[in-house]
Amino acid sequence: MPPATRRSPARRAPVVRKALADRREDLVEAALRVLVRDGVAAATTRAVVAEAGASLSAFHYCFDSREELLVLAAERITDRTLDHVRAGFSVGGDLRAVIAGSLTALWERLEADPHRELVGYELSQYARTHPELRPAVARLFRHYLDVHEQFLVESAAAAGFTWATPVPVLARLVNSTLDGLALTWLVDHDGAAARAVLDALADVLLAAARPDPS
Amino acid sequence: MPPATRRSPARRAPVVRKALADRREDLVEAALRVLVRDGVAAATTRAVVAEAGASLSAFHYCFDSREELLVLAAERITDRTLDHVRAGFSVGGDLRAVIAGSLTALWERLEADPHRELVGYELSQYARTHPELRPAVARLFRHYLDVHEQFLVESAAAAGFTWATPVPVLARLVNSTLDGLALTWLVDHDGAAARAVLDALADVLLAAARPDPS
DNA sequence: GTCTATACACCGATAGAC
DNA sequence: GTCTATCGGTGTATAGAC
Repeated sequence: MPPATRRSPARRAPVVRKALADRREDLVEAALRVLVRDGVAAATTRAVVAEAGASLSAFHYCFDSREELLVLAAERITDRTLDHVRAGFSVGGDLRAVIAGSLTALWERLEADPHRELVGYELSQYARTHPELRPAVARLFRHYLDVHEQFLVESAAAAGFTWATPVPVLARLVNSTLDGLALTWLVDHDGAAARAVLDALADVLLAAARPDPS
Repeated sequence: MPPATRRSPARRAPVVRKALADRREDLVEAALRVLVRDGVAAATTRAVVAEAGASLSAFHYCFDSREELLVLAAERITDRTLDHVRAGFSVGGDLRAVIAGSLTALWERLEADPHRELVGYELSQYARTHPELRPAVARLFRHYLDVHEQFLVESAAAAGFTWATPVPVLARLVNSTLDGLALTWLVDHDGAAARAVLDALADVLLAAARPDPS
């Protein structure tokens, strides 16, 4: 072996030193990818650091525990939900077209990437045995209801209608039906059946709308 | 130490030798209790045998793997669902009363013991990463839809009505809404909001019914 | 046929060198 | 700030005594 004038450090995988905030960001994003791809149970600290290209000790340098990371991931899902849902709002045409178009857009997003939406359900069940996650999950679910309420109010106003049934009730009906359809679709993958239900739901909503007296 | 004429066997916990079929039955029932009480992730082989008062090796003598036990548990849940749901069917009164009464009965059962129903959802998500469970979960979900279809057909016939919307669509709407409401209720425990949605759902169903021409 | 004991993998988290 | 190495615990599954 040739004598090295300077000790050869036996080059390993190039490890980048990062500021704590950057590292945290990397890990949260990696966690989201693992959560969506493999589920909550598979989102172990080891799996997340592997996804992020970091070391196990880097993880515990950034976070106190795996739960802390999951909370941050849940909050990020909440933050992004608004954009996802609002992007599906259609605005033109009559009320029936607006409602049906928005429900269809939401559903298509869900069918295209079901696991992204299902992570929320999985986290809600995980929270049953991990109370630290409950506030974050509660915010996530509340947020969905808020967004649906907002959609109902805006679409009715734009079309010159008023809701005869309380908007919170309608919002929860829409939210529940979408959740339930998604859950069942994940098992039977019967997209046609789901769309038929959504079409019926659009009729239901339309029946609850009254033209403005103006 | 007094010399024992007959070797003292140093009494341990009394261990009962059981026939294989009995042992399997014990373990399945124990698994169901653990699943409902603590969730799928907590239903480890160790937890199940502790619940059943059996040994770890007894478990692997009865079953090839934990997955095999979970499949049997899922099938037992399916078998029992029929009775649970049918017990909630109300039969007297007009169609509105029958529908609202049945939905309320289903919901009260769910609120009284939410985890029993939620195990099904948990298993469906567990099946995402454990394909062996998919057939059993598919049967479970199909069974729920069948029972709701049956309820719709029977209640309409008893009241002298016909459904203007295809029964499979209505059944999936009812099933999805109940699933979604349960999921959300588990997070926010807002029973009043859930009941308001169920009331609206009863109106929806009633609007889809037409009196028989006879 | 049922037990005790154990193998082996992976988990979250930490210690201490650099 | 990142590393290697390891701890203590728990998971599924098996080997071998009785």
